[in-house]
Amino acid sequence: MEHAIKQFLLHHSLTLFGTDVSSGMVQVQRTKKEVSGDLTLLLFPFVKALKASPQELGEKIRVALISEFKGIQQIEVLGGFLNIHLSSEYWVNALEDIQKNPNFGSEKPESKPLLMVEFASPNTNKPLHLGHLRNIFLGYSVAEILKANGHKVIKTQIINDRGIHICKSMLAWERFSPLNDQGERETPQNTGLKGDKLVGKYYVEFDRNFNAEAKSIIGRWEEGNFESFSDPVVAEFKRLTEAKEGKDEKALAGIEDKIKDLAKNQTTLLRDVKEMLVKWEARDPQVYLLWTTMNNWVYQGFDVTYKSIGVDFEKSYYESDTFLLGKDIVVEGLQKGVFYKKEDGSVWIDLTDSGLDEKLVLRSDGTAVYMTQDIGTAVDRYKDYPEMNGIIYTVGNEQDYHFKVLFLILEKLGYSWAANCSHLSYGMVDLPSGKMKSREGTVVDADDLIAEVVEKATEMTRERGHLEGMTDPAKEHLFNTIGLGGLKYYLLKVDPKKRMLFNPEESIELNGNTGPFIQYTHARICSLLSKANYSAGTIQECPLNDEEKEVIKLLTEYPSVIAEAGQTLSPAVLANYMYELVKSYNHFYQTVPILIETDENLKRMRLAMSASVAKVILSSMKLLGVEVPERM
RNA sequence: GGUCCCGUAGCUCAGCUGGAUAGAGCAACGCCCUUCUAAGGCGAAGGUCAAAGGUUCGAAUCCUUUCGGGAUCACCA
Repeated sequence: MEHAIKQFLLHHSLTLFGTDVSSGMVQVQRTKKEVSGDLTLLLFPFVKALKASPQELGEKIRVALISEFKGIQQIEVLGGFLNIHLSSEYWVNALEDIQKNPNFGSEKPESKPLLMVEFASPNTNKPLHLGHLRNIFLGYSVAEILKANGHKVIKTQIINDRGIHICKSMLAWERFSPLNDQGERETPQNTGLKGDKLVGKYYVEFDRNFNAEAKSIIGRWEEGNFESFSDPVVAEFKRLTEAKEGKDEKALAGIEDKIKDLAKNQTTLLRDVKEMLVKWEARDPQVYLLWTTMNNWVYQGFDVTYKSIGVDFEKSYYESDTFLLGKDIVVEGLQKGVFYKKEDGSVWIDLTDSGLDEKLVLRSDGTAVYMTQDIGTAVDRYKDYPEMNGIIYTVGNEQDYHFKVLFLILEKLGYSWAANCSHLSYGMVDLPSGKMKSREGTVVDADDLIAEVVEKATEMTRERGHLEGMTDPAKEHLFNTIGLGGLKYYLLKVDPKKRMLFNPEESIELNGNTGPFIQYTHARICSLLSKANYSAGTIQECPLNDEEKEVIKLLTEYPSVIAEAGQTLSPAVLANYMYELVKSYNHFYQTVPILIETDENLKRMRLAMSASVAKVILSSMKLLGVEVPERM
């Protein structure tokens, strides 16, 4: 209707106003709640351009619209606003359309170009944590939303399975794992630990030993023992030590960090781990076997977590597969003059003409860096899916700069599709105690968190749920649905771009703007419908009260909400819409009788409305990756 | 220091392509289960939209400056 009115005014602008009006001038929006009416046309833009009074203009438009649209019941001009009242008939027809359409809100599947959505993207040296969960839920939901917008979508993850950080866990495991009776080092099998947790443990172990070694080196230096250290290092240490004289606390800390870095660079652990990386890139069989084994432990661990949260991928990319391609492209780019080589053999790109810095793309020892792999991965993906119309990278906003540079490099390399790549940048998750820091042990482990929310849901549902006659597996499933649903909704309802606070208590809350609140409304409607033996059918015209009209109005907005969520890549748009819908339905539910209504037409309409609300809840929660129970 | 993001009720967040009196939830207070699931509803309370200028008929929304918070500027990923 909004669109029709807008088109009508544009087409008849000459006869109405005596001049053409631009499409931007015709602003039709929902009427504010406090004012009576359904749609509002803003008269201000015309007043200004045509130099006529709002009353005069409003009257002209009023007459024209009323005679044109039979769905319009009444129009009043209030100040600079023209408020349009639509008839009950119009709303009842709208409801009937919604009721009849099984895919209400969504575009035709696969009617739009292929998009790739990358999310999760874990490192294989650390277990998943709360930050990953925001990433995963967000990426998954955005993929679903894009599908609902008609796109074909490939969900993918990039597995960060190479690089020096992986070698750290490997080295630490080889060196520090205790041997059992059979002379075996620790494995998931002989410890019962989840694979990702075991590998993560050795990553931490590396760091501990690494720091300890650096500390002992500094200790030796401070005692004046410089045996086996090169002259430049010793000179640098002395220079830094002297620089400490008379500095304030902050500057002092900076210098000590530099000394620490200097010492870290002299550790045998770092030397060995670098050696391991070079061996790995040279496909050394022993190193490769160790790498494959430990990575498989991690994947098995991740799979358990993914399965528990109902997330899957169509395709996974491994950096170990793409970094070589990246290196090749760098060599090519070097020949083309996109990159340049420094004296030490390292390869760089100069982005200063774009207002950025110089960026390293290949180390002096010839090994790949993060950027090298990402170049290779992007190109590899377009090789796999030449028809693809874009890649959406779901990655935290601390990497805004990285992606800016990546897309620019791809463009400079001459890939026209670089313009279609975009970074879905999301904010960090803070804890009430502050930032999550793995080094300080303040990360929230994903598996622990999931277990916790499910446990809480179990407790609450046993207390107040309607579980009579449910089988035990069905109950388990319900507890999972509620716990996970609450967690997903909690993380998704906030604008992705914004940094958010994770409050453990609020995340398992059941009242207010929460997943369970919405799930509950759905369950209640299902109960209502089954009691009424409801089945869809035609609805007779009947008068509508304010509560009913409000709910139907919101229902009609669902398709545009999906479109907006797709455009802005924001599940939060959907979540907030759904909350509004559910709130207004609950208000209706509490004020208006349904089953005991004696007027059959009214009862039918109210049931159809309830069924439509349930349908939209189910559909939009699915787009958030949240299941919705029929009873709870 | 350069670049980017953020600042709305005690707390967590909506609202931001400029439009009518800035909205929710939580917390705290008062009501409503012999009508359908009270994980619900209703009411009252809570605001210098960080501050100051500017643009406009009209600014939480756009521009500038200041203040406050954060990210980033690695031969880490």
